[in-house]
Amino acid sequence: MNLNEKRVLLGMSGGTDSSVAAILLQQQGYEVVGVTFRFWDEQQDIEPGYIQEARELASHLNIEHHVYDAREKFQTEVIDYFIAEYLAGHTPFPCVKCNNSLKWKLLLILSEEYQCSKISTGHYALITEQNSFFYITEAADKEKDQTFFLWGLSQYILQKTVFPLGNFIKSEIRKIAAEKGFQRMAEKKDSMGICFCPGDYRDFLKKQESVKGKIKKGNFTDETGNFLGRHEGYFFYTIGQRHGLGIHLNKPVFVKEIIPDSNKVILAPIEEINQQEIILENYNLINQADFSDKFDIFTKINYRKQPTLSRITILDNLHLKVELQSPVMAVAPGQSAVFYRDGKVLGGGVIK
RNA sequence: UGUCUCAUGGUGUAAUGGUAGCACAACAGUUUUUGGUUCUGUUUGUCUAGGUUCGAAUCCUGGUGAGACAA
Repeated sequence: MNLNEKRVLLGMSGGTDSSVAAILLQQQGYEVVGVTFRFWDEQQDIEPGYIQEARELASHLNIEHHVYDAREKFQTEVIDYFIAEYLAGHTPFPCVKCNNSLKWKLLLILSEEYQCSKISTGHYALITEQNSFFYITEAADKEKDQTFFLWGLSQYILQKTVFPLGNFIKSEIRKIAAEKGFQRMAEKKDSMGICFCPGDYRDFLKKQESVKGKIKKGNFTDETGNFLGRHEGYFFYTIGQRHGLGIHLNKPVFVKEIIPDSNKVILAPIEEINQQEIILENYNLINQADFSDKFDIFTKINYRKQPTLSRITILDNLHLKVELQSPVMAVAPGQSAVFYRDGKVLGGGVIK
């Protein structure tokens, strides 16, 4: 295959970040090819506005632009997964699932189709190379750092990936957009929430045909099985949840465990829901030599939480054990645990 | 039936005759490319009818209700 060294395929969402990424890549001398994925639309038949915005921007910057309709793949890889996970009593992480099983795979395939040697996105992250290994590395903007979502990318992908935003902070990115004359782009609000499920995920679940027949009220109990109240259906709750239980015990209680088989949700006071050992599955480690029997790895189980010093043990091809030096709360199956050291992502996995 | 104790938001409780406060829940906002967490704010109350007092959740009387003891 003949790939052009200076051609880069950039995922363009139509938002501020990926738009400025296009500008920065051009400044770095890349020939940018833009692709906008159509993952999910509120209205099926109308071309959504973000596609038009991306197309206009590409035209302004004089770059080649493609639209890729990935709606069917997104449905099976992300939305169906999302629903199945909740029905299994887990807490899905759709953004990680999308990155791992869809977005980057498509970027890779399309990059070859368009003869691009590099892949790029508007993520706030960096890539560093060390001992011939490529590591996702924390961005300069610690507030916006998105490395937590990218732990699953393979070496083959990382070696081809460029993150032009990693050395900038958000306000600088907005400034660049404004300076280049994209005022409206500069003022766009940050995206937030799950892209296919604006608002409360519970409302989304209630609308799904595959879920409707399964909504059954059940019992809240304490850890010893004592009845505490009634709930609306186990998959409307998530580990660590405190509010919205419709139950008052004169002290705060949190969801500790969800048992789909008996439609039971177990509640406990905060000190009972902390955990110091986590089992991960479907892990991805960049270099196993990074891991020792010492507590020298920082593990994050939420992208905004402080990392916790920990020790990682490989159990088998699928499973890892994470021992934490201090307990963390709301460890929910389906969520990600990500390992860091010196700002580098050493790997991660899905909480079992 | 007799004696005693108690009655404050949705729940649990605090306030010596002087601004009815706290916790939990609920609601709203904040934060956020996941869920949850956090943070901020808001709503809601003195069982009832009288009396004493400048002033009553607080003291007095009746009623209603709950609990304990007695039988």
